[in-house]
Amino acid sequence: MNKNQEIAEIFDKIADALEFKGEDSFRISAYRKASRILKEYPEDIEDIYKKGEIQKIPGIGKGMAEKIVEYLETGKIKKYYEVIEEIPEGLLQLLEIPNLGPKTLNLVYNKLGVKSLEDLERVIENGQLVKLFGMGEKKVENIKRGIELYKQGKERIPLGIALPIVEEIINELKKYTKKIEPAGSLRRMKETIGDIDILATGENNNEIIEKFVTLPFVKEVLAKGDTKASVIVKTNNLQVDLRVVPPDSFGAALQYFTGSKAHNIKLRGMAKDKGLKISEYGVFKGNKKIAGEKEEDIYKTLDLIWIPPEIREDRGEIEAALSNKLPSLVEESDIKGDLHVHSKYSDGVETIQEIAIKAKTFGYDYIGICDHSKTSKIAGGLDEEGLKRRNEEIDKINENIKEIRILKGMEVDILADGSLDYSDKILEQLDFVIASIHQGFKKNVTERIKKAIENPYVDIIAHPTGRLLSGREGYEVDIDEIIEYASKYNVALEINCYPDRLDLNDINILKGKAKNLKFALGTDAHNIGMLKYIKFGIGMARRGWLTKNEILNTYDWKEMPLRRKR
DNA sequence: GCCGTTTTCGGCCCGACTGTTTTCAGTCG
Repeated sequence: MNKNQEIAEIFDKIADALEFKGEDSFRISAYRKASRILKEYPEDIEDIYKKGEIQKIPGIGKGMAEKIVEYLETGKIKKYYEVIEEIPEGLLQLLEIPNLGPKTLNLVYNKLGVKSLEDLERVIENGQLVKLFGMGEKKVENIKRGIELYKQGKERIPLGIALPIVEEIINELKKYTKKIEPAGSLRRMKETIGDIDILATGENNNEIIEKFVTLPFVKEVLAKGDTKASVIVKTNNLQVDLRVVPPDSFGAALQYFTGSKAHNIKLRGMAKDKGLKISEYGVFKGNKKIAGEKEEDIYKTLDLIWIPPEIREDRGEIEAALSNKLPSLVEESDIKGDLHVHSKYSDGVETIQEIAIKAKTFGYDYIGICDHSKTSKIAGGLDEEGLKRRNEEIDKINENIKEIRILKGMEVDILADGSLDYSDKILEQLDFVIASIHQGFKKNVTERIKKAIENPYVDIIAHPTGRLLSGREGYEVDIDEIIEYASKYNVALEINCYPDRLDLNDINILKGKAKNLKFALGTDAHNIGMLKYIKFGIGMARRGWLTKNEILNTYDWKEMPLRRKR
């Protein structure tokens, strides 16, 4: 964990404590905001500190800057110890229980001495909680359900799992609605999704809501009103919220429910300065509605051009839109080929010919076949002889299929000493080379990747951090150093599109962009059904503000700015 | 706690739903 993360977590804990104490909510949100800024900040806060520019970061003022400096110099923040004094350890963790907020937690602590989850469960069982002023049967019941959800541990799920669920729901509800679209972090293509937000408009609100809460895969209905309903679906215990709005508010609602929260708060502040009010129903001047049907009109009322959902994170996009400096983000139609696909020669399912035929349906000009190299025995890695046979087959297919070019790539293992799995003589015969770590995740990874980057035949480093969203932490690697080094040697870093990887992710892409790094999109497909994962990588690239020129796959093969041309 | 040529003080996004209130507080997003 780097310093940015460490400080962010302390700020979050301070916010929890202040909330528990019932202190000024604006001060609390200042801590939350500072925490978010630090977590997402593309540079190491220590470097900013050395430049003396901490307070230049918007959202970080004098107070926060002092605390950050205090942490960097002493490893502690006094304020933190002040605010958690007298609060029993572990108590604030209970704030994660749904339906149990700071007010109620404070109440049960002060009136009933609840200090832990066990205490809380006890006062529910023995009837003490329900007797407290402001409590009641239903509130207690809700907290009880909250405890159940808390124990199940509701984790964010990968975008790749959430998207099919959303598509299924939308498909079911389509016939009852005029318009229905996903919003929230899913529309922003965030790598993981907490809740799913869906927005609809139609003739009969009640019917839409009713159909929604009675869908066969709904497990539990959490809330149901005239305009909104929340349910838990059977898959992954995911919460899905549906909002139904009038047609002339659809754009405003889409904008509002797409978020992010920080992006919206800033927009609303700007609206206020102009004497306007934004809500999910529209933009209002006094009582008069001046926008609402179309999303871009919401932005127009603030003198902004429409901002793509993927970058609505309050990371400078509003300022960029104001000065007309929004980048023209890469589009799906810019992509001319996939640069990381496995064939039957190693651990892929289909033949090269089959892959080529499928790739054509994506409108690709080329496809990069990258099988595993010999050390990856489990993955059917190819020895020199096998590689030769594969390359000969590619040559043959290229003669027969003219509409798409098959590129001879390989995903070559970086060995324990940083050398590659094939000799330079072998590497030279390939169209391009991807190098990657597949073993020794904790052994000198940074140095090994740097050595691979130094090899003149390496064009791309695959899944540079090795993290898996399903749980694996990733290699022990200094990604900042790799970005710096790759940029220096003109080696591209991969944006691996596989839903469990999405590696590099948005934050690391932003870091790379700042260093003029080049990127390569690769699905890492092991069967042709996975070629569609390219859209997740594009989502990640867009979240990282990338334009097409920064991505190898948008170039014609002959013009592709690979490290060197062969 | 942050921020600012309409403010260095006094603002700070806005609304739905729920349950407990008899006009509103708490939680959530």
